[in-house]
Amino acid sequence: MRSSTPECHSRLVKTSEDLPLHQRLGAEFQRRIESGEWPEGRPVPSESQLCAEFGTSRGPVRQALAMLRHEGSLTGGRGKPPVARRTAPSQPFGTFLSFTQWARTIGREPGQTTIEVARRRASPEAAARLGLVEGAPVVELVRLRLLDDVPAMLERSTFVHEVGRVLFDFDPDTGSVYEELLRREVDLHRARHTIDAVAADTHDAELLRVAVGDPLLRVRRLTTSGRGVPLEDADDRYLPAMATFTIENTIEGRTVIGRYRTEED
Amino acid sequence: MRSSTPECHSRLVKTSEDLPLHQRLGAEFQRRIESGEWPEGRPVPSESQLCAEFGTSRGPVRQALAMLRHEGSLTGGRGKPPVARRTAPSQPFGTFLSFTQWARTIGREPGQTTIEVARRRASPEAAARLGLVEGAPVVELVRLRLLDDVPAMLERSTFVHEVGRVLFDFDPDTGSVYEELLRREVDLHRARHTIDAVAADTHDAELLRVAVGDPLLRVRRLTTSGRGVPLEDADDRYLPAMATFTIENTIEGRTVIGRYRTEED
DNA sequence: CGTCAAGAGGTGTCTATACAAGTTACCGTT
DNA sequence: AACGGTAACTTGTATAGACACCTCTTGACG
Repeated sequence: MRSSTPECHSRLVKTSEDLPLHQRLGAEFQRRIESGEWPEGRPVPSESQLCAEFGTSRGPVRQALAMLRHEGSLTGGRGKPPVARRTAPSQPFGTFLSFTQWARTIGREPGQTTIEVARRRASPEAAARLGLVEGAPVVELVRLRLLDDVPAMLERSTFVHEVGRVLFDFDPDTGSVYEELLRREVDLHRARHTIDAVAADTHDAELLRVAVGDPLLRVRRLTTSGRGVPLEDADDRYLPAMATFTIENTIEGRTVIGRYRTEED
Repeated sequence: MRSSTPECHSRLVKTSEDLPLHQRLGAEFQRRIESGEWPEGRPVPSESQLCAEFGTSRGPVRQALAMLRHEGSLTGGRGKPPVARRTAPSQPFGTFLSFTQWARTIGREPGQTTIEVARRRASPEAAARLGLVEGAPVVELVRLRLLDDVPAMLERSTFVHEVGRVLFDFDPDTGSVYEELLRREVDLHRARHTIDAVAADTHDAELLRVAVGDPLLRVRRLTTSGRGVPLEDADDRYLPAMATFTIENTIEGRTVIGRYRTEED
């Protein structure tokens, strides 16, 4: 037992009480912006006023403001007081990785029809991308993904065997493979999405109900663990009429990404 | 002239003129990581060592390290010294906006053939996106963009008149419109890229030398000023064999975007 | 009435110090 | 030899003060 920290973090209430000061300040400032207490487009209180209000020095206040500025919620500076700006948040990792979570965030009902789930030997291409020797066992999953019962995307995933084997205890028709993997504490940590366009082959065309040769938006995804070990290699083919990807970019370097339902315009 | 800091950082360190100290430090640290002077995976010098080396206090050093940490080039903390990690840098705003700059960063020679540059009245769609009244004057620019003299992308840009008029003093065959606009101090500040796939129409097919109906990777771009005023609405159609977009995403929220030459694999 | 200058107040930057909390290495004990 | 505790070092956090530079307002002057 330590002698110097007898009861500091022994209470139940350490939910937010125990966080560092600048984090508490940052959360409070963010709340004020989102709640409209600090109206959008209007200057927020000056640093010295905030210091006085919370009884701290400038350091934590500036650190909290810097965090919000980096997220794009605050602009301005150098003489003029910072200005609040409510922004479209970048879609979080889960929303971007999971078709199911994505569909729900845009207010659609996700669905899926499993075409195939099989344990087989890695093809040379998949083996190369997953960092396996050719012929190593992998699990392949092919599903047709639906938005409000309409075909939207054809998903071909190849999992390394250690990850994919949990799919045999799981019915991929019932929900999100991604959420199931997280429940099993699979360390999905980073994903690299490569976007291009391909023509539908006969298989794509039949399942997505388009003509052979029609353009599809393809997203190839390599998902890796925290230590960089590849876990999944996927090839998702979207109907362009159903989904688009957006990248928003400013000269200051802030980047916001999103996947959206295609708008009819 | 300061009396307390006579020659501490007057020597070689001020490589880039008059920037604030923490920015110079950050640039120097980044250089050391990229050059391998601080090997990947190995702990970097401690804060106190860096303070001693550059003759500064901990503040600027910590600010510089925080910047690199936010970009993902450094990990670690609290007790254990930070560790360098070489990462694919997020492509800066200019590289992402300018075909010319992008081509150079991937080591290709950019080229262009101007198909049309014309002042005309805004179509209803373009007017809506640019926030203009229908029929307002705009400048349309259509160019075929080349990589190493091979057609790669067909670019259709619509500029608001105030921005587009400078194009009449400028030969769009000679170089980057984007750089020219920056020279004229046009406030290009934010860009929103929407990515999908389309089939080549007869015009696309002829210029890009593909068959009608072949899949193209389309990027629609709305570029706005710092105050949110739309300046340019563009429709770029890439040959999928020539360019792809990537989005890299981690559970911690770090996002890296890039545009790359399609690899043959 | 317009214009320019001074001043007040704001943020950006830097220094110096102090303590808390985590990590590592070493050394003595068992 | 294995174990455990301590000491040294590291980063995280917070305070206080100082000055530079920018912005906006105000007021004096032409």
